[in-house]
Amino acid sequence: MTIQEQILQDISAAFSALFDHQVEPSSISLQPTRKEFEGTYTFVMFPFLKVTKSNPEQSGTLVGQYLKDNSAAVKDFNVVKGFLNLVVEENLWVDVFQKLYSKENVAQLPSNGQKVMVEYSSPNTNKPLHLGHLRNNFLGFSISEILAANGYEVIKANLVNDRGIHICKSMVAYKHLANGETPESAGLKGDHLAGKYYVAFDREYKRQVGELKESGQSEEMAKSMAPWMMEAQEMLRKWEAGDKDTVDLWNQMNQWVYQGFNDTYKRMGVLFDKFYYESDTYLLGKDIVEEGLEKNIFYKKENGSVWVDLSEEGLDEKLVLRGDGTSVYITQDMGTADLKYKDFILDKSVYVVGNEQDYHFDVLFKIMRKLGRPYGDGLYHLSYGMVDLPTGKMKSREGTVVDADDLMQEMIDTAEGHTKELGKIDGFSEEQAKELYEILGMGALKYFLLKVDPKKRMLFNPQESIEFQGNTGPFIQYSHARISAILRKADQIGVDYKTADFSQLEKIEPSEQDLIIVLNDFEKKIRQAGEDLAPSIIAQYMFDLAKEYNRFYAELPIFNEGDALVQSFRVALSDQVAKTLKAGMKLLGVRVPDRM
RNA sequence: GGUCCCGUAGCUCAACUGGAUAGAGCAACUGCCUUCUAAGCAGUAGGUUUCAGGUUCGAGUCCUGACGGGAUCACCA
Repeated sequence: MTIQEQILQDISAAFSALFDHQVEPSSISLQPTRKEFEGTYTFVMFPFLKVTKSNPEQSGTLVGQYLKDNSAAVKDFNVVKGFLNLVVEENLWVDVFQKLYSKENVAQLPSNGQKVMVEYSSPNTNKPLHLGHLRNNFLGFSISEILAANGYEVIKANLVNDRGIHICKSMVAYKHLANGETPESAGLKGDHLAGKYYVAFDREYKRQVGELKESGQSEEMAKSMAPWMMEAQEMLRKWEAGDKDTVDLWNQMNQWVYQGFNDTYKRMGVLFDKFYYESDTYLLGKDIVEEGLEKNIFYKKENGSVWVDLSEEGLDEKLVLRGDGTSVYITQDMGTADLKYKDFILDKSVYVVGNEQDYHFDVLFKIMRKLGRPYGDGLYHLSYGMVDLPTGKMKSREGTVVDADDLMQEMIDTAEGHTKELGKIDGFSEEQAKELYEILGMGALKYFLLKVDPKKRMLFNPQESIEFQGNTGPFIQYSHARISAILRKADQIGVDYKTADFSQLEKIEPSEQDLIIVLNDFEKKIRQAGEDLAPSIIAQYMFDLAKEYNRFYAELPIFNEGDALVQSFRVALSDQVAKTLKAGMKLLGVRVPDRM
């Protein structure tokens, strides 16, 4: 039982003893006491004034006195207005610490026997990844780690959009302009090569549309009869018909793109357990349309198109199959949902997709529930906000995108610059130094993108956004490196901290107690991050912990401390903070260095 | 136009899901390296939480309306 649970139980007992009133311990809660008041936990009396039949101060005093007399956890109390502040017995914090410190793995909750799929990344294969994809990938990877820490078995999936008109556009431009260019001959990553031709297509297409409009065509006509657009449409038809030349070129270009993506994913540090390809799944879902018709959940219009009426659920009517019998986006999404379930028998399924598709997923999930899918209630859309630039929204065609590869390299270069400026690479080999820059640069970038509530849109200012001081990845990494230095020294001079018994400690300092309280919150934060699908909760916690540790570090001596038990306690406390920082940052996909 | 998100210090973000005098970082200013890493610590300054009502012991948080920003509403993906 935790201290909080203990106190809640005692409060419940207080209510029955003092007021003859039953309060379920699980129905009440404590909140941390604000810094300006004395105490650790605060119990709010206001909701219970009807029961206590007296004013807030008197009620609080009665309950406080009862707890002081009868609760093993409560040492003292004070009442400010209706707030009952409780001071916890100091030595209990040492027990709490001992328990935490003895844990094998600080960030792993027991298995809950459930399986969850996290689908993220899901790129188009016609252009390289950009800043928006970075947020997606970091979120997807991090939430996978967090769910695994919460006891789920996690399958990380990537649904690659490898077919469709946009890929054909790159292919058309390539055919016309490339002269057999390859990534090697062009000196470009494969995904950047494909992107180059996608941009080239757009430029030529716009020129053609302009020309047609000048010759008197309407905008709409010009757009659909531009030669390259017609060619792209034709190429899509050929691809679907399995035309060999088309499929060969498609394969060739996709292979190049995948090689490029692999490099990018590697540097990002993200992984996948399962790849789905739309070229395999785009025809799925038609059987579900049939099923929906049979169950009278869908209906057919005169022209043969199939619809679902979601007006009872507060949405509109929605098309699920075209009049000519071909699929729309949601048709294959229905099919893929079934496929995922069939492949893994999932309890939950998380889709990491930007919030511009909120409506789409609302519709998809409601349909699957209407169809009575067993996994229907386990579907979640982790809907994240766009990343804006100071100039506004990123637009690939206007060249205002921040390229993922460029940005990552820039971060690493900046990390190198900072590190050298601070003269912190004495004793590092060339290899180690490079590794460090990678850890720091990527840490700064990931932390920056993950510390913000995923639901909210966020601003990225290339000039100013990525700092190395304050609430940043490197700040937390630095705290870890400092502790590592302490542990190295402790081991070297033979401080016994791993197995020492701290129950004989006379007293602990306020900053030690505060640190234990924060350490003790880790499990709660892991739970909350898992429930809310929000890595930002972990990021925020990492900052709080590092901040608290740095205060402790500045206030209290370790190796100059005369009392051997106090000294080893402080080393152990540092050790536990390091473990927690390392484990927490791992949940964000960020590595921490031992020296920096 | 309908629907859905968002609006907190100059800037970027928090606020334990309705609790006390709204907190951090950056930028500005003041201290602290002869002690374990100053990418740090301590402090000063910065707010009518867009505005107007309402609900209640209590509202940044819930409700209504206005203003401002964004997304979405294709037989596109």
